[in-house]
Amino acid sequence: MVIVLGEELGRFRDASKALYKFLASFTWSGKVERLGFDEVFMDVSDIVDYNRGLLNRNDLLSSFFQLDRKDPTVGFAFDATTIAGHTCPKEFSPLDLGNPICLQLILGSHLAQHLRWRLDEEKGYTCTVGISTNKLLSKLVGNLNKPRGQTTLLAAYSDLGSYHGCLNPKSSNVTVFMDDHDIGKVPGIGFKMSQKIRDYILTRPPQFEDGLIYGGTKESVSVYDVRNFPGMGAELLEQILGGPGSEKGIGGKAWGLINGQDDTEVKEVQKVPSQISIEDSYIRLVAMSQVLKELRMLATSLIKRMHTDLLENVENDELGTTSPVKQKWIAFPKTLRLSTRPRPPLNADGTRTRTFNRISTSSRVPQFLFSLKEPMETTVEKLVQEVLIPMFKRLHPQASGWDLSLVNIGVTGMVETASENGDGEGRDIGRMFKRQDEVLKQWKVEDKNMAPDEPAERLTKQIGVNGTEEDDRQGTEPSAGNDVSGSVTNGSEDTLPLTQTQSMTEDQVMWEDEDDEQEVRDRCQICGAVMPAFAMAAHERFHDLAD
DNA sequence: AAGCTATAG
DNA sequence: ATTTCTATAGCTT
Repeated sequence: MVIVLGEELGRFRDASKALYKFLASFTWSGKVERLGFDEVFMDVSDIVDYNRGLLNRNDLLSSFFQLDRKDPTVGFAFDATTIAGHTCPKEFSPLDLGNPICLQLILGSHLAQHLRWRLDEEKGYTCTVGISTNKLLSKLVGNLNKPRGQTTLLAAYSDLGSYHGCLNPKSSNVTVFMDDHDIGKVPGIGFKMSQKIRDYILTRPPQFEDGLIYGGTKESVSVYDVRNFPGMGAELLEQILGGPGSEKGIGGKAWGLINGQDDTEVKEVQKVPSQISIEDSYIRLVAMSQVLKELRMLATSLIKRMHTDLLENVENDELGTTSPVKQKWIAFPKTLRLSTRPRPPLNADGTRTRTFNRISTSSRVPQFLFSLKEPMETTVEKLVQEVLIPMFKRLHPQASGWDLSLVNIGVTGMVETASENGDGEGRDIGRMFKRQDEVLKQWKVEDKNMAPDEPAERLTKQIGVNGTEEDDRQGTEPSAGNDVSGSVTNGSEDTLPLTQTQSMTEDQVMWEDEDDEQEVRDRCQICGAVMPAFAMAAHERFHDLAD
């Protein structure tokens, strides 16, 4: 068995983006929201409603779904009297084709089927889809019929409970659907909230007469249990979940989720991420020399990621000249963040309390990070020496005494450059440009006119009232063009060496040693295999077991 | 703006 | 089943 530490997410990320773009190309509204690498929400209300208007009531069986508002020939034929794919519930009374929402769901199911087919045909990927009237329900119903299936949640509308023979809205199909789920499975109710809700429900006296038997006999709490708990509602949930630090109106929000209600919008396509961060975890990280090395690696990865995610080819084909591909930044992050997760000291009894708490500090992103002509190692070294090390010392004033289980660096506060940021109709573009001019002033220095190196400074310093710390730098460096061909590679994880598992000897735990240490390798006495020293213990256990 | 928590894949 | 590496949103200071 080959055990690989670390992973190469570059190709996964690329595939994710390609499929996302493909799906986004089908929407009219641009409302396509990515959730992680392999999920996406699509708001297709406009397409569905347009096609609902196109339906011929007298000939629903041979309907045509138009994918292009302008071109009536682009689309597919379908039967508008049936739902495509699976339904939830499986069995149901005849569909009410006179009901607008019912028709929306029918149309949505056929669009989903078409998209799945196209995705498979053109991109070679299969997927599972959930179709419903909001993000919450579509995500939950999308968990059914995996893999390669699609499920439409029927009667996902509150005022039509009677349609399915349920006069009591408290037992509409949506409620029945929600009731089955564990409280913690509801999207938006995570570990902390479900814990609080469970604690509350389970510590109350058991209600035998309602079939709610708690207090040792039952440990899982379903949506049904919560929803039917005496006095349960937005107010009680506010009491259970509210308090300092928690989201305001959390009670109402949670109550909505429990009842299958979710009015949050599907976000519009995002051209640039709001944050890029790189982190690595460590078994033992106690020496400044190691930190230096890790910061260099993380910084290298971060800059590469900034190049792949924030750089765009600019085609200068005015005269048809095939000049080398130039690149420009489509967004500038304002803030650089360094955060760590210190390993807590041992308890009195020798055990270790595990915490995942992080501490962080941030500062302004230095100009030279956007340089496209300097070799990357130069930029990395400058970043580490002039910015990250000072930040690290701020975060860990103790020269030693820390052991970090994680280090993270990232850039946030993206300011998109003008022209191409997918601005919709509803925005005041003139105002936007003015505002961007304002915000971008600090970066007006161009690459050929790069600001001299500056020491790392706290952001707060630069917004002082007296204005004396205001940046007003003059560029000094000569121009050398912006060509970076070759300097941009994709993926960031592909360069991460496996230094984190090395343990340090006493004299390695020095401060500014420039040790170019080789990985310590050992040869197995039994089979002769060569491996890093840290792997030997596990390897010996392998022989023990094999004998 | 900065630091942190919660949630998610 | 658990841990790692990202990402986003929202609160407090």
